[in-house]
Amino acid sequence: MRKPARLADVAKLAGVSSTLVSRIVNNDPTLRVRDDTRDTVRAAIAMLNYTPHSSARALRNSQTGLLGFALHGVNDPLYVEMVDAAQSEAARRNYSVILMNIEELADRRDAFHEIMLGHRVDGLLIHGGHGRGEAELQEIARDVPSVMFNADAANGLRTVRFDDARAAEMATRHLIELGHREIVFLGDIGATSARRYDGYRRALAAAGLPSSPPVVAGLSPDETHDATRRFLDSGMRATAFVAMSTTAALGVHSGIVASGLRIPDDVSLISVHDVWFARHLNPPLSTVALPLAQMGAVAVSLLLDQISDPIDGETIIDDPAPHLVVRGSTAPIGPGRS
Amino acid sequence: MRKPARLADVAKLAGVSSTLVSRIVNNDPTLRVRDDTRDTVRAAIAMLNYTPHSSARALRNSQTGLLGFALHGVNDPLYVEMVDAAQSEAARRNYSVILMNIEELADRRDAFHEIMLGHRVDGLLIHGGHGRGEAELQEIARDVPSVMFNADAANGLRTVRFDDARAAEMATRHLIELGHREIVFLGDIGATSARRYDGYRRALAAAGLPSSPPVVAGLSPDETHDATRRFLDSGMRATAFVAMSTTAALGVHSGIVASGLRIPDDVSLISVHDVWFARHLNPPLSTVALPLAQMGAVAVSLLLDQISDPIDGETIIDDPAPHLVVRGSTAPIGPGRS
DNA sequence: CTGAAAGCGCTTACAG
DNA sequence: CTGAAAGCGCTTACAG
Repeated sequence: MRKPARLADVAKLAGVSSTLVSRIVNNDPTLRVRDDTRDTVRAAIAMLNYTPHSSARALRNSQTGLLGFALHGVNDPLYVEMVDAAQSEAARRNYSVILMNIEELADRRDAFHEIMLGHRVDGLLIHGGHGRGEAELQEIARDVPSVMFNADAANGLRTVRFDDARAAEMATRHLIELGHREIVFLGDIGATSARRYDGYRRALAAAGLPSSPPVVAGLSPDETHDATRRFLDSGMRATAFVAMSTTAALGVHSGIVASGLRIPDDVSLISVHDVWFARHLNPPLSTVALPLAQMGAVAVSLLLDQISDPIDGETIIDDPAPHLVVRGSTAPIGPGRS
Repeated sequence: MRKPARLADVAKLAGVSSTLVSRIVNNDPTLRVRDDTRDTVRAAIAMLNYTPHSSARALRNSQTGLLGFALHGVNDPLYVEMVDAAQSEAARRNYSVILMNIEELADRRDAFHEIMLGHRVDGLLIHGGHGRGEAELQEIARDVPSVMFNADAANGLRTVRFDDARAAEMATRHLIELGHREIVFLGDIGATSARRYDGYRRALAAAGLPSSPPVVAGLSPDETHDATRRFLDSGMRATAFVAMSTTAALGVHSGIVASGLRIPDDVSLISVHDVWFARHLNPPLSTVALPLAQMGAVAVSLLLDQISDPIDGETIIDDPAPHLVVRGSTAPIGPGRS
């Protein structure tokens, strides 16, 4: 690859100033220029295959065109769906997304500040709501253009979340309508889980039923698998589970099976979220679908607004609205357990 | 956030030149400086919370510290595991990873060249081996520092892949040893699938068994689900399937179940790769594990070498070596089907 | 309608 | 052991 052309090369070839080329390249609306001059410049650009040097632009405009997306480990399909949508929306608006690992960053205490002070990105998408290091994250989020996922609304924070309580309430109500009375909620620590647990309680209360304390199990299938087995093996009674996420539900699913119980004959299972693998489980998983992709796209959009014009507040992603997807993992309470 | 300090601010505060500060910040090994001068500068840096402006550096050094990772849709856990590892390895070496969508880029024919000519990234990780647009990708890969996944070795290309034939051979041999004789391979188009199909054939040939043509089904669970149902409903015989990836296997799994057959009683199933969800299926999925994370990390490492010192060639990721993980989806051929 | 020139913040050959 | 100055490639206020 030979040395790429610079603005000055184009200007020289076209016989005009760099100023003019720059304004043409950037479609400066205030520019009045003769059509044939413009054509000459265009031709020179094409001939030299000119592409603006992004670092030079970034330096001059103090804008990188980069957004940082900080996650607790990328390896959850819930996140992936959001990241994917965020990347697409960003690309549409001529931004790129950099992946950052919250854990790695937390290791070096001031890595986040370095990123911002060093003008590495124009803004940050931060995945919150899962308890760990939440305070530090919020502190950072207040300092820089950012959108924070799943955090509770707070001053100086731009947040985005689902109507978590409603989603969990819908899931729980579905089980109640199937005749279940002993329903257990499985979540983790953090604000998201707390909101969903509230929805679970609300549904039970509306039906005049008692709620159990949440099983705090983490979010990974391996963790929820173990928690489910422990719960079941300890002889505690439940005819149905509400899992706080589809990934969590996967472990509950395998945990129930490993305990020798059948889904849905012995135990029903439903999760909040709906991810691509849910329909492929055996039996397929019932869910309350939440628009994860929308969340990623909206967050990018809010972040871009935020960069030009700082503003805080909470956005609830509610379009499309949560809806129940009934598959094979929920059924009327069986005669053996009623 | 107030305006961040610049190099000149530090120099002024410390009462030295920018040159000196720069060389201290960058740990210039040729620098001889009095200890107390160095301490003064260090103190000034700390006091002003100085962090180098990354765009200015990028412009000056013609290096962005950014690596592009171009994928066919990020939404496959196989990729995610690689991306995750790539991100970590890059971070360890002070690089960041930008996500790029091959499909989106292909839309604008010269988007890739724009990225490279525009110095957006220092190098490219390109996910190949799946047939579509392979020729264009290779053309690009030849032009810029890059590492290409899963492509067949070719002149001017730096490639990285698994020993695909061996992995598929191990999977197939496992089925043969269980007594299966009618074994079908499920793959997609592209070089990766072709190599795995070869391994499948090799195992069958070694046992003196005939091989069937591959079922070409795509890679997503929805696609392989449909292909499996079509295959089974058409009355074609098979007592076992080898799926080219774990994600593909998920759809085969649900397709078999949806056809009313039992795993492993009626049909055994094994996949190449081993991903986090495999152990949570019902029954759990047998696999031949391949080191996906290693692949991501090694690719980054090769790419970084590649940037300073262009070189082509093929690297086979073989550490840890592929190994059989027997779970519940494979069993000796049953009496009903023998 | 068009151009000369300053400056974004850094690094580095060169001079002392 | 330390500094003045040029230059990376761009944009934009200013002048004409």
